[in-house]
Amino acid sequence: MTEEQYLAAYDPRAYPAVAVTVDVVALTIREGVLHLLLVRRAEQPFMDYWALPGGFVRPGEDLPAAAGRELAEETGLGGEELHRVHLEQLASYGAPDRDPRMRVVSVAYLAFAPDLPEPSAGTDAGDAEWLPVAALASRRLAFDHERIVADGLERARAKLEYTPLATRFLGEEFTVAELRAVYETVWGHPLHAGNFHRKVLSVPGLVESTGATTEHGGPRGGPRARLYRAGDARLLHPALLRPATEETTR
Amino acid sequence: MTEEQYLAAYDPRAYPAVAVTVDVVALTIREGVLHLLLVRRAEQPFMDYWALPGGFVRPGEDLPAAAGRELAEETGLGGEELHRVHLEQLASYGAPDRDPRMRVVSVAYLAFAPDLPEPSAGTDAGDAEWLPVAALASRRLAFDHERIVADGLERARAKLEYTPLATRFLGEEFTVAELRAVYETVWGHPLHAGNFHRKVLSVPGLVESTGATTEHGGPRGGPRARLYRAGDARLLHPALLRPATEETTR
DNA sequence: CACGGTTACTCTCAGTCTGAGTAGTTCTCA
DNA sequence: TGAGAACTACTCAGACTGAGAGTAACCGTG
Repeated sequence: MTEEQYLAAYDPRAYPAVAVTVDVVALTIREGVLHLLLVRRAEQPFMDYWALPGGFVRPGEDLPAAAGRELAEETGLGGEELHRVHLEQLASYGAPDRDPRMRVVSVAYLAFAPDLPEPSAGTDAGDAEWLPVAALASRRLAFDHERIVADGLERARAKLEYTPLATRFLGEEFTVAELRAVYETVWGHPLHAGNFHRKVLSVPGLVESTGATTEHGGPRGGPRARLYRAGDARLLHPALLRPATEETTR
Repeated sequence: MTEEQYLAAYDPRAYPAVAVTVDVVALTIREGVLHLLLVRRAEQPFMDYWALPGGFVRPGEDLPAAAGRELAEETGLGGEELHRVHLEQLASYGAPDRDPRMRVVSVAYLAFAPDLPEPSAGTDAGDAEWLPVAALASRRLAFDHERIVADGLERARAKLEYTPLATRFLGEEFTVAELRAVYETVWGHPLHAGNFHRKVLSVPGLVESTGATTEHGGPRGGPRARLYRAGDARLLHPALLRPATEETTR
């Protein structure tokens, strides 16, 4: 049998029905606080629970495209604004009982976004909101989304160490202090301003100077800060390591 | 409609047919050379091409279980031997045209194994072999498996830096020199023996002493080496960084 | 048995990186 | 105008790293 004959005779229905979805862990920083995008489910199962934005992958649609589409639907973002959003695959979740309807394998994506506007409710979501991640502890999410969020947050924290993705939470131009605020927000503890400044400028390709400064000092005083834009590095050498994760190593 | 009523009326066939498979990038070290497990396809499509061991996820089967089953089928390993194999999810691949038969989303797993016996051909594979990864360049693999292997190798190299997984390529007890050989083999270049020794013993939880030594010196002389077993650390602090990846950072 | 070659392990030293603190300067707010 | 705050630069001690050398144990050979 040639490959052509084989394909003509092939019956996809012979295999068990599995659905593939994408779910997006979208993170942004609003007013100095790390936020996660959630939608309220308007359908069974888990109706009225908060959940990650996501949905079924369409026929012929690539996985990253599906993730981008779901993100755009919930946030109301157009193609241009999506351009500055970093989207990467996180992991896949396929426990047999994770969805009571049928076997569903979900490919989760992680998104880093600059401060985005208030979300617009999408087609299959009654409501959508940016929730501070600190408020997650008191909220039960649909399906296994709590685990997906936990994995996403850990990935995000780790990625700041060895990639320049922290700049993806900021606009085109930013100050060193703004970049430091991103690290402090995501990692959850303060950093030494002087050492951070030295480190950021010494790592090749992290930032490059624009030559300009802010037009005013900070709201509580201080001189004008120099402006930088993201550099061309994709990996940071040496990395910006977060201090002492001793308990988490065992 | 209650959730129960909803589920009773739910029709899974309403959604497009997608198949979910697992593929395993299984790595081991044989005679000082990094090897990858490949199987020769006995069916269309890509008949007679070499491919990663893998196959369809069975109904009710969890994803890691499917990966372990595929690995066991190809290697002939029993449950006990599989116990020392490290298995972790790598990534998922779901481009619409990656399989000419139908839409297939594959969840790839990465396996680190101590020196395993010659593979035994599985049910749906005509042949199986351990191939030195250096020989991969001259071999075209089925589907998008070349990209999956490349991602797996890069993940493996990175994981040696900040986890104790290098010990998973060795037996229960090993010497520092054997551990160094793992790093040199996976990273592909020699390391400074003295500095490596100092580093391995100074990182908390990487190895712990057994108190014993090898019974003889090396085949070409040298004193008996002290034996160690894997420690209890899951993350290495500080990490064992590989030298100078400067070109790869841009 | 003696010897050269090889290996395991230790030590030293210089260069680099990090954390912590200090200081000068510029700016905002009261 | 003065207090407070922030940006940036500098210093210093400690830790870590790469490179090299040294000691001792062990193998094979003559």
